Amino acid sequence: MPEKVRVRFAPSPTGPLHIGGVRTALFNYLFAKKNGGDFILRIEDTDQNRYVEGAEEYIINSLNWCGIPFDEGPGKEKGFGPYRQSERKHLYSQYADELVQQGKAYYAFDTPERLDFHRKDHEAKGKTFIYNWHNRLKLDNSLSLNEQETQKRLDSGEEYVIRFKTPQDEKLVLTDLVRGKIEIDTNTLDDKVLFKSDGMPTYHLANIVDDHLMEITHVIRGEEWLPSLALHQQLYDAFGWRAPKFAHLPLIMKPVGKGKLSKRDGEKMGFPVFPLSWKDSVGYREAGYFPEAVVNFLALLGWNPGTEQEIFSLQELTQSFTLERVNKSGARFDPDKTKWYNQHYLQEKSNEELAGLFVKYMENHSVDTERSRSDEGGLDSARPDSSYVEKVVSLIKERAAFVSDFWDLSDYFFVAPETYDEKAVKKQWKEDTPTVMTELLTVLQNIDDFASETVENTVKEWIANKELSFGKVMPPLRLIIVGAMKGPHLFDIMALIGKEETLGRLERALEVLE
RNA sequence: GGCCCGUUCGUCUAGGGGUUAGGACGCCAGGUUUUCAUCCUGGUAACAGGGGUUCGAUUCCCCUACGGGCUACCA
Repeated sequence: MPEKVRVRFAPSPTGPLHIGGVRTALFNYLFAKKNGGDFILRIEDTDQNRYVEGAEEYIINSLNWCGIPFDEGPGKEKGFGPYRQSERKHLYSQYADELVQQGKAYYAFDTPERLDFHRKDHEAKGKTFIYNWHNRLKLDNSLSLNEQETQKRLDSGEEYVIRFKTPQDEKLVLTDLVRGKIEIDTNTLDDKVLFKSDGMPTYHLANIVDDHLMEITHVIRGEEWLPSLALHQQLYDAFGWRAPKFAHLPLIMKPVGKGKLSKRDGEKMGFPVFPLSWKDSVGYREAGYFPEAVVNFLALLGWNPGTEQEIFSLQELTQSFTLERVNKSGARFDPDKTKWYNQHYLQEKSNEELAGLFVKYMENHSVDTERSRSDEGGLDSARPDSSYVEKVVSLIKERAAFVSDFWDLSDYFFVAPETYDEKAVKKQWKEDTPTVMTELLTVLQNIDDFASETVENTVKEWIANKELSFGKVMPPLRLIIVGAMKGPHLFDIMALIGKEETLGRLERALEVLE
């Protein structure tokens, strides 16, 4: 029996999770579920300086909102915890020490200031400072110092880091599940710090120790980690551990311009880059996107099923997903397509659910339904009952991409128009229109059953008998009822707002428009 | 600068030694709706360039260009 697939999403709690991180989590989740494995959340908080309050909670809330919950992680202990690296602090030093004892790593005493000087100095000469085989003996470390001196410094409490002693003259052949073979000359690598002077491991050490201890089988992460693959592979080799398989995901790029997607792009172009709101940045949830839509478009960014299917539920994704079909090149983010996905998923929602969301939206935005002329026997003012809203939604939802579009598409169902679109008035309100509308008013008054079809038949009959044209009647009537030349089937609107309201709007228009 | 990864319509992408290079978003046009939107139909538009290999290359190889990432005691 093959070993159980275990993958992890390992974000740093340095701020809100951005959409690229969500996609990485999603691909991990899909891969795990496709292969009957577990999806683990590990919080990589080894850098205390960058820790941001609330970020971890944000990450968890985001994953839950997207519908991609983790099987193991903070609060879901399954024997591999703790799942925060800060709580695993005591684990790491022994591994760093082990490497030093084996001569695969060494103590380095160079101060940050000194290293910074070297870097600046090299830069000024047009060169790059790399801490590795070619200069490590000239620097301040346990390789250049003799044993007694090293021990003396250690004993005196001098600050030090532990660096990996990168093997020399080796050609590494690495395998990435999406990119294939990658060859690296170890002489171009630098001696990365594994253990910091503050007693915490660096990402590199903590990452591979934890992946090993947590029995991670596949590491699926962003392409920005590809340069670290060589180091990580060498670390596994140095410990004598079997390395997991690696897959590096293409990055998500700006919609326009150069570089990867950033928070600024969203602000500039008016689309969210975070799943949930964070401070003054609006999230996908708050912008009215459905999680299904977000998950769907994210999945198709850098992956495709090889068929022409574009609409996928999470379940369908878990069935179709394979790492082999992940793309190699970065994908530009397309806000238009995201919107299209949302429109699609909105259409699939029931009127009942949408009505509920719409009512909530109106409450939150204190939509101005007070204008309603209820005291004149019109609509029932600010709190229309839910079946009424449901009917409204059924008529207008097909032209909306977001629940937040609903109000602008349906305000005339709740309040009578106060003004009439000027251009439309000019075009549709002819000299004889008042006469025609006055007559229509009488016709409508005599209809008892104000159902859409009844009204329509009656009006049509009247038009035919009077030898009027539709063009003389319908456009001005729409203007009166709606206030503009827009909206669903007019008789549906009239039936829904009711006879009294319809007549009221006619009377008022005849006064105002004359 | 160095190292690594990449490059098919504007965007997301399918395809793959011989194809009218397919789909979706966007955009445009027509139809439906005597409104607007939806919807339907159609259209626009791509293999970065140069060398090879080959009967044949967009597909395989090399180079260049361009794009991207990394280059911290950050992840």
